[in-house]
Amino acid sequence: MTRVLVVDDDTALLRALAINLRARHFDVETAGDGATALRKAASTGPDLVVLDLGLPDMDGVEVVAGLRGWTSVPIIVLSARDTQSAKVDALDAGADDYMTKPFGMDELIARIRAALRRAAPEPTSPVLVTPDFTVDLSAKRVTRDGAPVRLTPTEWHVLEVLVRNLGKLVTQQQLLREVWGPSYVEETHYLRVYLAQLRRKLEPEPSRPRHLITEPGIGYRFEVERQGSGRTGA
Amino acid sequence: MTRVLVVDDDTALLRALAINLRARHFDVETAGDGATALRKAASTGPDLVVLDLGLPDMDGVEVVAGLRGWTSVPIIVLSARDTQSAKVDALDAGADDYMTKPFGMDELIARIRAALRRAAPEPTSPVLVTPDFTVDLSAKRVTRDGAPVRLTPTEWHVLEVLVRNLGKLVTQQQLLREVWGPSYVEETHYLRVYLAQLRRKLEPEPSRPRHLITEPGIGYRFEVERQGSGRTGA
DNA sequence: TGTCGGCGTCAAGGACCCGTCAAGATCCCG
DNA sequence: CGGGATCTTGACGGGTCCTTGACGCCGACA
Repeated sequence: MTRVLVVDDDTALLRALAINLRARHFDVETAGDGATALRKAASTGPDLVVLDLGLPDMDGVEVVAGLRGWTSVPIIVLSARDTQSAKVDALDAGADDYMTKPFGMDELIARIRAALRRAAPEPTSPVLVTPDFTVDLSAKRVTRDGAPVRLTPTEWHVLEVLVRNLGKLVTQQQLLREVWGPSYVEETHYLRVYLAQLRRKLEPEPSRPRHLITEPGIGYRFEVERQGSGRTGA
Repeated sequence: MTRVLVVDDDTALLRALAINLRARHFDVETAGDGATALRKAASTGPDLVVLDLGLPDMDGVEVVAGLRGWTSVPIIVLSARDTQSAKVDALDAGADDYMTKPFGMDELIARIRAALRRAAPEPTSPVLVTPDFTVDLSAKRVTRDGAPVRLTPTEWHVLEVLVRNLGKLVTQQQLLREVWGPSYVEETHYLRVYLAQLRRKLEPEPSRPRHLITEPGIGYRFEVERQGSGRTGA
């Protein structure tokens, strides 16, 4: 489910936005000030941010800059200010869109759809190949030594999330929320069980995993062989 | 040079747009109707399209659909119509942005910049590079000499806060509140321990740190060398 | 020059987390 | 209604990480 972080100090508007977005089947997180917004964005990794510029603790443009320092998540800015310079500042800081309050809900939803559509194109090929096994995301198939590997639905779901975030660390909360739902973010035991099962089915040495890597206390990471120069080219 | 195709049946506005865009060093093509727009888009392959919806020969939304049939070039729509449904229709047809006439030239330019920025292929995540190690905030990964560095959750959190405030002084209270919570702002000893651990893992000479700098009595600062290093932002 | 506070370093204990196995509980399909 | 696969839950050993204390160094200051 698409995760949207909504940032606004107006609790009434915040609630209205959350209700409308949830009715459209978005997974909504909220924040009432800039510091909370930056913290929640870092911890939950949303797919899109709706950001009101008028925050109590810091300038909205600073929040945009703070996000842009580490993520390219789409940002749609809301503001009561209708001047050109305000819009130019926000957009040049890294915002993707700027809407002036009051705004129409349908238009906001449409702009959210447009922003997500732009961000959507996954350049990664649907099939991932490692020396030990291959994962075909579109066909939902895993092959090892040419033979298909039998995965349970939950096992596949966990693997899928990790592969979609290839090389990136996925926090335990992210995984649990994505696979089991928001109310299961505490059940870290599930992860241990299922990661162990996946490793037993996929890793050549399950006790010394090469791809399904644990980052103790944080989460898991799907590691791809990075042979040759570890160039992190721009 | 960035090529922009401007489509409008109002020749005066068309000329004004062309002049302004050329002054900003864009390479401008123009079209006065939908058929010409589609033909020119196909032949010249612009990097961005500015499209007035009010065209003499066909509906602007059809032009959007016609372009989206074969290209994902960013499209910024101009229109005199200010209704929500008009905006929703255009955006859902595949437009990237919608501006209501009359509009400010500076805002249009800013939205063009934003659209081009998004379209710019930047598959790699923003990374902080120093001569000694690299920090990938998005992937939560630290690399030194090409090999990943193992950080504990707390070590990573401290480093993350410092890197997010690149070059800026972070007070001890800020760090403690962010990483350990508001009730730990007195525990400055934690900082000494963890900064030492980070230096041991990251600095070439832990006793003479080049990046994790102490500001005695105040806090800490992440320092980057000016020469040859820097952020490759989004 | 002596004192004091802040900083860096090291080490140890205990809490916490991870991997593993296995036994119910539940779901799904025949 | 029955059986198998799958999911949940519990227990436990081993390892990691956080916390805490002790100590030396250095600069500020009297």
